[in-house]
Amino acid sequence: MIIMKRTKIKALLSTSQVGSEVLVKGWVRTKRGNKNVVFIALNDGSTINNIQVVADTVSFDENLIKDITTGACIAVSGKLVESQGQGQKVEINASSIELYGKSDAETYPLQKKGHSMEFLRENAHLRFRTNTFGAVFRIRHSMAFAIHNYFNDKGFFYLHTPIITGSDAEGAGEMFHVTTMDLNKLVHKEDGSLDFNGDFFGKETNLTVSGQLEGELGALSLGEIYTFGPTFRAENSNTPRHLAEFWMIEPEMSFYDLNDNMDLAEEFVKYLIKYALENCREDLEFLNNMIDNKLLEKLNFVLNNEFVRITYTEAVSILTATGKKWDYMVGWGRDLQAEHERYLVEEHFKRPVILTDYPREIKAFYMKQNEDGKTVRAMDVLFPGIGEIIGGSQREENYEKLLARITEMKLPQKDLWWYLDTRKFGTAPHSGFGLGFERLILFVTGMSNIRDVIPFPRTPKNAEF
RNA sequence: UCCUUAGUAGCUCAGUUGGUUAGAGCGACGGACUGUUAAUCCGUAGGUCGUAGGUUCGAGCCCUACCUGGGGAGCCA
Repeated sequence: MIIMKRTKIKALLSTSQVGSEVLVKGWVRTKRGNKNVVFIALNDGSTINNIQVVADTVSFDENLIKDITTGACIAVSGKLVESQGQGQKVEINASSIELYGKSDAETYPLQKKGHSMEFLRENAHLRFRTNTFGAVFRIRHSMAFAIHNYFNDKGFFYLHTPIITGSDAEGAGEMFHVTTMDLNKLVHKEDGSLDFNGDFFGKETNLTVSGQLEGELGALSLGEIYTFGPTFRAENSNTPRHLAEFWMIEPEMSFYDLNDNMDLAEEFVKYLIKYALENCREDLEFLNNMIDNKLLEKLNFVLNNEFVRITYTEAVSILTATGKKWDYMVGWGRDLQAEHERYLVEEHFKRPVILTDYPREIKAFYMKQNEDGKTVRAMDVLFPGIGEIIGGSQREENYEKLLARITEMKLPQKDLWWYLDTRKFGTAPHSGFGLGFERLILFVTGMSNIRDVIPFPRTPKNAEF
């Protein structure tokens, strides 16, 4: 047997090696043919495209051919030749086929024809083998890579903030407890509350809902940092835009004001979209054909148009002026609802919108207070179809103002001593934002349910796999 | 968590005002076909109708509760 090096299908299809002997390995997508010749569509995950393997039945054992079913894994060596048929330029004339793993056709869940997203979600361990999910997860990888590239090129440092946190002050949502205590033998204090003294950390701990506060600590000495890691929210949210475990990117920058922050957010998102268009072309074209035929148009549109920037107050005026009847009232001081945001983005401006300067009452304690005493320097980036993709703000750098806000909102000041210290010792104006990674992937892939852009989604009542 | 909608073959669905033995397409399996492209053609097998109760002479269909999925809302990224 000839020892040959394996070639990935992506490389095989993109370079002209016609006439040479090659070895490919992959999983069978389809097999068809007659008693003289069989055609095998083989995919190895390196690209959305398959290589066609042609095998003369006389040259191969009948049982081997029989075992080459959808889902089976094989290694094929043979000559790469120009295809005699339509549909592909090149194909492999197989000289030998080794069967690595059979795939019983009667019990293998995936078939050649299309499946519903719901069915594939229940088979998340196998859905990578479909064209759609192969494309989605290759793009997801490319976006993660591009994020590191972007920040690295700009001199930002990748900061690893803790996943287990002893702070629950951020208030971004319900948290998952982390404990090693025996849940059947919990110890209570005299006042009835749980006694964490015997727990692993000797105090109550949770999974993080955001790395922002720790990120600020890094920014206020390293200058510009970003986090990129998993975050957890124990909210009972059942929507196509929420996960209990999701990935978030949170840049935090010293000496950035809100405008710098908006500039960065816009440039960042556009960089990622451009990267996808330039590096994931075939996968995007597939998704454009099969999932959302406006996808490429949408991506190019966002890339080539400036985001609209208006204040919350201006947005309320626009919404009021429409005279429309809303399910939820519009009024200064009320938070904007999905229907309002959607109207602004999808009907009024027809492009991404950045809303700024929200009323302080509806925003977090750490946002910088404006001189009007009513608003804070917050920004939300709203995208068509998915709503809020980025939320950020200039942070309050003034110790007294920050402390006053913490007291006012009845937050546990003693748990935030380390955060407050940064405002006591060499405080600096700074800003940052959070980008939901899966929401970005939703937009870039055109997929409609967030459970289909993360390999193993965690949602209420679902932690399979 | 609320509203809404659905759960019938491996998959996607049909199933009439409650009435004999629950159907189709695809897939699988068997066969035919000298180059296919989600191949085509002929044939075969495959179902405790989401779960538990109830109404009825009789329930896939009506009632109650629960479970699970989809869509919308809230919370947010």
